[in-house]
Amino acid sequence: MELYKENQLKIYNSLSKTKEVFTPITEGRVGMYVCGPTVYSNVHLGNLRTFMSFDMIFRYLLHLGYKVRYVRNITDAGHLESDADEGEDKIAKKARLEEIEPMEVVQRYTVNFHEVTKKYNFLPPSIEPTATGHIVEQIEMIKEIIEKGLAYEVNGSVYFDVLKYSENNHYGILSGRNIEDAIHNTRALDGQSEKRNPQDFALWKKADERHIMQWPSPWSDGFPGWHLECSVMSSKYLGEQFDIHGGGMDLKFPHHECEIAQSHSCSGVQPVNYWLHANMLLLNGQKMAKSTGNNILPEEILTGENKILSKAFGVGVVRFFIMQAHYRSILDFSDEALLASEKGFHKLMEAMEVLKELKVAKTSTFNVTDWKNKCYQAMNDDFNTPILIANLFEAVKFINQIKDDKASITATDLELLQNALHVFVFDVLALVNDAKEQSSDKLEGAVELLIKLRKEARENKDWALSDQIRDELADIGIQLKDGREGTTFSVN
RNA sequence: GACAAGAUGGCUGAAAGGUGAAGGUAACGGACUGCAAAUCCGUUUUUUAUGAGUUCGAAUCUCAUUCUUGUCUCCA
Repeated sequence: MELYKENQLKIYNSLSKTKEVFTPITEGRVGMYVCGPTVYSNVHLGNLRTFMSFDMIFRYLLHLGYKVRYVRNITDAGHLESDADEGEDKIAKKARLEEIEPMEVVQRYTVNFHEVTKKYNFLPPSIEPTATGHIVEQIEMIKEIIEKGLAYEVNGSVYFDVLKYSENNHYGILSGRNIEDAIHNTRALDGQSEKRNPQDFALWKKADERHIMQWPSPWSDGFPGWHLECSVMSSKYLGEQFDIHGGGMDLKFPHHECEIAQSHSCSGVQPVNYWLHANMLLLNGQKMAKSTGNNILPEEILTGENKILSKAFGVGVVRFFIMQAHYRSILDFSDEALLASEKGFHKLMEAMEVLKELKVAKTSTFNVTDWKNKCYQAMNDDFNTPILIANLFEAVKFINQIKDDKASITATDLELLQNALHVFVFDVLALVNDAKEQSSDKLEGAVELLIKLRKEARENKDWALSDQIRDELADIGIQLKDGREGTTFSVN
């Protein structure tokens, strides 16, 4: 029997602002759309946190036995710069500055994005569509919205008529914004804009001659508005109504609000059942953003090449650090916090190694079944990974106690424990034991030899030599650990 | 100015009315050890930004104040 049948998953829905029992439209199947990166620069750690949160959610849904179609787009066109109506396409602007082709920029940063997600042990999405690959569909959707009377053309550009839409629909349903108030406050000032109303947003923008990225359309040679691509691609691959739509908190308004308006205009139904928003990662108390320069790149953490870091950190440490906070909470990034996570992460990984060689007994002094249920309860409660991790450390303590003969476990329980830990640590949280990967048979042989030499030195009470071996190994990141059964080592 | 989220111990971060406020990290003491580290045991904030209120009972609900973050708008 599939696990989802015995686990009642609850998800916090941004639309209703409450935790709701998750019931997919089609039993056993989940359609999930997540707003992907805009590929005009390298993804920073803040971007990565959002995608990592949804990677974890994707993984847990898969673990529960759902067949998931996970669509995460690549925005490679149409992202209007800032909030300025006369803004140019972000991709095109970067291209002009660097004097290269727009698609070259797109290619470079798409490759970078894929490299980073691979390094950080992300599962690839089922479909990764691009905006430029769906210009035809976007034009079709604009036509449809115009036909419904909810968009209008001015000088070759097409705008969504928010006022008209809100006559019969609730614009602001997701973000909690009140459109009447907004219009009231801004009615006095009109002028240079060609829009009927300041709240209207572009579906199609006419491009000027210097604008490199442009496509023909019935209205002008131009490019699509940013919000349109997600409406088009989600409905194309997941249908007019689908289960989960995710993205960063900062996309709630206007992006997701506009998306709902566009999709709803065409289909007449609410496009998404569960809206999920991952919270921001803060650096120096500020949102990380490429536009302000307040950011750190995922690659820089792995090499330590950033002024706020005291050293390099592994992929597993970063994932662990991020998973220690709930995805809906703001998370503060700092060197100190990462150092603390590293210690905890190594402790967990050590226990995973110890787990492989535990001796079994006739009785268990720990209720493994109860413990496992607690882990599932944590995940079923809106993917509460911090609680899950707290539970994992309960198991770590137990494992170490067994090693010290202060606790015992039966063969059946041991298997249960091993399987459950493997699922949560490696399948769901997708932690990577970096240290273990750095180690090799040859290294192991060499260190074992040094351990043997040190043992002889200690037997001869040659403390100087034994400490030299220990300390110099420690300097290069190999830690010796003297236990009752002899000396073992770990690579940090 | 509007809307939204939040303010928890040295750091990080859970817990959404019910006895001792999770977990990681840090610090201190003990066991172990030649000494450390690792591991195990114990201790550390009488307390949840501040001030009121509701309640038999609040970190959790209400109000006010201060501050932080995000988004929008306006101005430039």
